[in-house]
Amino acid sequence: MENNLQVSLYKISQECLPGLSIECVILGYENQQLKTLVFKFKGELSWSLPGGFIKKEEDVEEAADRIVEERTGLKSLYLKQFHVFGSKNKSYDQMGKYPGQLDSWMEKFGLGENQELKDWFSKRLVTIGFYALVEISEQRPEVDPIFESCEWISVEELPDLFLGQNETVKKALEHIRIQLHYQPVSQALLPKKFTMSELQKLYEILLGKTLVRSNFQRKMLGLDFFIRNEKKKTGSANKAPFLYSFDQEKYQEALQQGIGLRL
Amino acid sequence: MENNLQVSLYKISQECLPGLSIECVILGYENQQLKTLVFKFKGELSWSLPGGFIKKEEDVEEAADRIVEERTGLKSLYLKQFHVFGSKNKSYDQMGKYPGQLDSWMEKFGLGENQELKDWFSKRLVTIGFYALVEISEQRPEVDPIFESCEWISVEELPDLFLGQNETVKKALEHIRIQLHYQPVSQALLPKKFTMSELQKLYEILLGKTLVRSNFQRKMLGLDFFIRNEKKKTGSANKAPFLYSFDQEKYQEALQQGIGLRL
DNA sequence: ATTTTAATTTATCATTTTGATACAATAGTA
DNA sequence: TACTATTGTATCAAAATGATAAATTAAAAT
Repeated sequence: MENNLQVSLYKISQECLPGLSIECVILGYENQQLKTLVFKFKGELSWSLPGGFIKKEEDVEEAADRIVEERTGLKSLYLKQFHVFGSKNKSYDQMGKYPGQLDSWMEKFGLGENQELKDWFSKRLVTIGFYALVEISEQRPEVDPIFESCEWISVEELPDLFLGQNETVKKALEHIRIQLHYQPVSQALLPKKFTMSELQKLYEILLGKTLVRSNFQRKMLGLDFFIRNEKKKTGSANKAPFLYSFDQEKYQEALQQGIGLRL
Repeated sequence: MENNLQVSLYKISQECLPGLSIECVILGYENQQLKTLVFKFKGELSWSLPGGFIKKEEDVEEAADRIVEERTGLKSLYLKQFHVFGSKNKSYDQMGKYPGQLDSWMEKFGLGENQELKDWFSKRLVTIGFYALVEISEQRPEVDPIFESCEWISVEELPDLFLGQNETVKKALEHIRIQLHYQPVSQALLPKKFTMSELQKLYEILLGKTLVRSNFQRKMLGLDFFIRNEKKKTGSANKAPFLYSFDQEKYQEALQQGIGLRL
């Protein structure tokens, strides 16, 4: 295993651009909570966002797609770059809860003497942040061999992440909240069919405030890109809500125009 | 001169992160046109945005400030990063109108044999784009020694820029137009005191559409962060308009909240 | 079968905002 | 003193919004 790791790290150091990394905040919505996908390092207590390096002959956007797929098995996410984290202090060695982490890792995995590898991975990191919104129940993340496990954790309850990635998550959320007012990206977070209540709850969580139900519904349906489907019989003692889906054509058209939502 | 250039390029290759560059779109507003500051290379026909590299021990944001100051003499601009350009094809050698440009340059400046330099500068470039908004009349750009001259050119009439930077400008404008709806950044582009007509004209140019005068004025003044100053006597045969300025305190407060402008 | 419950959908209405237009004010000119 | 061009303000119908109430209806309880 250590040997595999060594090979894989060596390959990265040969094939990828040094000092420039990608971190992905994959957000999902479940049990009325906004969650992000984080990974636990083998034999460590610390958690990390899925991330990686850009190959020398690969567009940055391609790299983000590949990295997410390698780490999580998730394909065709709509990844959007949102910020460059360029602090001079960011590196595997200096940041996070465990300074000097790199050394102990290298030793642990029997890479202690490989100075070339160590040099490559101890460089200062400039990081490009991407985010994606996914519907959790539809996604079955697979765990990359370098990690032990992965978990969807509520953004409110994230532990301290590797490399100061809590800031990455925070910044991604800021971006999404602003974005929401002129490009309602909600489609990505919801199942294909959903009720207005579910949509409203999502907005409330993203915006961090409660909305009046009847007015929310009026505004949303007024946007005129929802299709009303059959009712959803929930099994509870109340009127069954309609299921809605996005009218792709109208939705895309509206996005082009820009949607001025006042919520 | 060639020697100076060689020293300066050598210094860059020693001190800076390889393969990661910054480009700055400095926008100003003059004669009812949105203009951007571009530079002409010594002895070349081609134009370039001010740009440069990030020092190994410098935050990316610091680097942007420094680069703008070195190239233009302009200080304390509010530079905002807006996009990473990560095409695998971007490099001094491969992009733009003049492929193979690097070789001819190196030779021209007597750097032909310096393989180390050549290697450094022929790397693939990932570029972080920044923009700033300035009031042209208040700014006196100075020209960096590596350039021959600089000029404010209307974004509508830009020539082909170095390294495909026309895309950089285009993307910056897209960002600003969206930004304008929730963060009226207009302050930066206008003189301290301005008339409502001037403000309106600026909005019309940024948004690319005409607006109804009376309604525009009503909305703007309704935002409640303008101070009405003395009148501006223009010398023309008509009612003299009031001059307005930003109430800094209220303006900043409003920016924090986020401004939902429907125009 | 009928009533009750709880959530959804639709309706109502006063208030605010918007778009379009008209009108009034005024610095300079003729 | 009247005229011109532009600015500042007012007006008003239409649309959007916020707050609340009423009607609807699956499922459960009686």
